[in-house]
Amino acid sequence: MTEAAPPLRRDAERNRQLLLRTAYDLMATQGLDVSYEDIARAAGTGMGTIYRRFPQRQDLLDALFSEHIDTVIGLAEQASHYDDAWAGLTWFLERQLEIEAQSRGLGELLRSRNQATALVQRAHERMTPLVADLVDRAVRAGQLPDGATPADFAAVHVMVGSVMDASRAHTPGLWRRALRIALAGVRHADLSGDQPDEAVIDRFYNDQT
Amino acid sequence: MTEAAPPLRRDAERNRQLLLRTAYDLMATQGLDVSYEDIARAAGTGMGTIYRRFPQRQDLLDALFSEHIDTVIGLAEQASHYDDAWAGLTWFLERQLEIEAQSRGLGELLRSRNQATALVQRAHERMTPLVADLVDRAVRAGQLPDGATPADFAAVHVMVGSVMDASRAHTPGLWRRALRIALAGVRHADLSGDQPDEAVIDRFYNDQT
DNA sequence: CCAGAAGTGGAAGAAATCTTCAACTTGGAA
DNA sequence: TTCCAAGTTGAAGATTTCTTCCACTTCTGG
Repeated sequence: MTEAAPPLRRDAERNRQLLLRTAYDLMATQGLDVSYEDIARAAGTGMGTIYRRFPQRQDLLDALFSEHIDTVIGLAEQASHYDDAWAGLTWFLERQLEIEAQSRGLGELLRSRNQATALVQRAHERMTPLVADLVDRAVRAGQLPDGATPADFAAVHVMVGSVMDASRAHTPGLWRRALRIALAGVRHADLSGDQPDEAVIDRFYNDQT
Repeated sequence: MTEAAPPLRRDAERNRQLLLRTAYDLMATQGLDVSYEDIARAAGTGMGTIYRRFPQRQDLLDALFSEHIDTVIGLAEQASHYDDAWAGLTWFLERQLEIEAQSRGLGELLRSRNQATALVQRAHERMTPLVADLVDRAVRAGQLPDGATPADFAAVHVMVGSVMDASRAHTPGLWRRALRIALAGVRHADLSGDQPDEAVIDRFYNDQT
C-alpha cells in the first residue's frame, strides 16, 4: 500500500498544526478560496512551508475537513436507525446544516459549489443509500407524498445552504426558517411528476460549472 | 441633465451590437464572469473596442440586461393586479425563474451572487412593495400562514435559483420541482417565529461576501 | 557538541486578467 | 476626392495569485 510517512520534525509538526488552525479559521468565514498567501501570512510562515506540507490544495482540504465529514457521515448513520423515518430525515438535515453554519468552507465543500474532492464523493456514496432508505420508509409510512425521492432532499440541502450563504453575514439564523419552509414543502408538494433519478444527486453535488 | 451622446459611427454601432450579442450569449451559458478577452475574441474584435465602448463592466451589464430587468419589473406589476394574491405570487415567481432559466448571467444578476448593480437595486426597490402587498393580501385571505413575509419569497427565489444553478447543465427542468417544493413550503410551514424584516431582503440581494 | 538531514523563508518565474495606448484604418461630411 | 475625427487593433505594462527553488536556519541522533 502507501508507505508510512516518517514522522515530522517537532517544529515542522507545530507549523503544520498552526497552518491547519489558521486555514480553518480563515475558511470558516471566507470560504474555501482563501489564497495560500493569506494563510501563510496569517500563520506567520513563509509560502514555502505551506506548499511543502500541502502541495495540492486537495491535501489541505482533506487534512482540514476529513474528520468533520466523518462526523456528518456518522449523523447519517445515526439517523438511519430512527424508527420514525421522517424524524430521522429532519434530524439529520438539521444537524448537518448546523455544522455547515459553523463553517462556510465546510458548507461549500459539502455542497460542492467548488471542488468536489474524492473525500466528499465518498461521503455522498455512503450517505445517499442511508438517506434513500429513510425517504423510502417515510413514503411508505405516509410521512412523505408518493414520488418523493432522495434527490429532493439533496435539493433541500442545497436550497437551505443557499439561504445560509446569502444571509450568514447579517441574519445568521435565517437558514432555520428556510429549512422549515423546505421541509414543509417536500411533505406537501405534488411530487408525482417526472421523478429525478439518483444519478441526479451525484451531478448535483459535482457541479463542475 | 446628462449630455446627449453623439450617435456612433455606423461601423462602431455594428461592432457594439455584435459585442452585445456575443457577450449575452457567452454569459447565458457561462455566467457573468466572462473575461473581456473571451468576449472580444468571440466577437472577432480587439480588446480596445470593447473597452472603448464599455469602460466599466457595469456599463456592459447595464446595456445587456436592463430591458430584461424591466421585463421582470413588468411581471411584478402584472402580478400585483391579480385578484387572487396567491395566484399572482406563484405566477410571478414562475415567470421570473423561467427568464432566469434562459440565461445564467441574468439569474446571477437578479440573485446578485456577484455584482449588485444600481440597476438591480432599483428593480428590487420597485418590486419589493408589490410582492409585499401580494403577500399581505395572501395572508389575509388565508392563502398563506400568519407570519409569512416578503423575505420568505426572496428566500424562495434564491433557493430555487440555487437548484437551477446546480442542475442547469444536466437536468434543466429540475428547478420547477424545487419551485413546487418551496411554494408548498411557504404555505404549510410554521412561520410564526421571529419574522425577518424587510431590510433582510436588501441584504439578501446584496451579498457582498 | 557536531554533522547533516529536515525544514524554512521569501524572492522570482509563470500564468491569467485587466487596462492602457500609440500607430494604423475607416467612415462620412464638405 | 480629400481629410480628419472617430474608431480599431494588439502588443505591452500592471495586477493578482500560483508555484518553484535555493540559500539559509533549525532540529536531533550519535
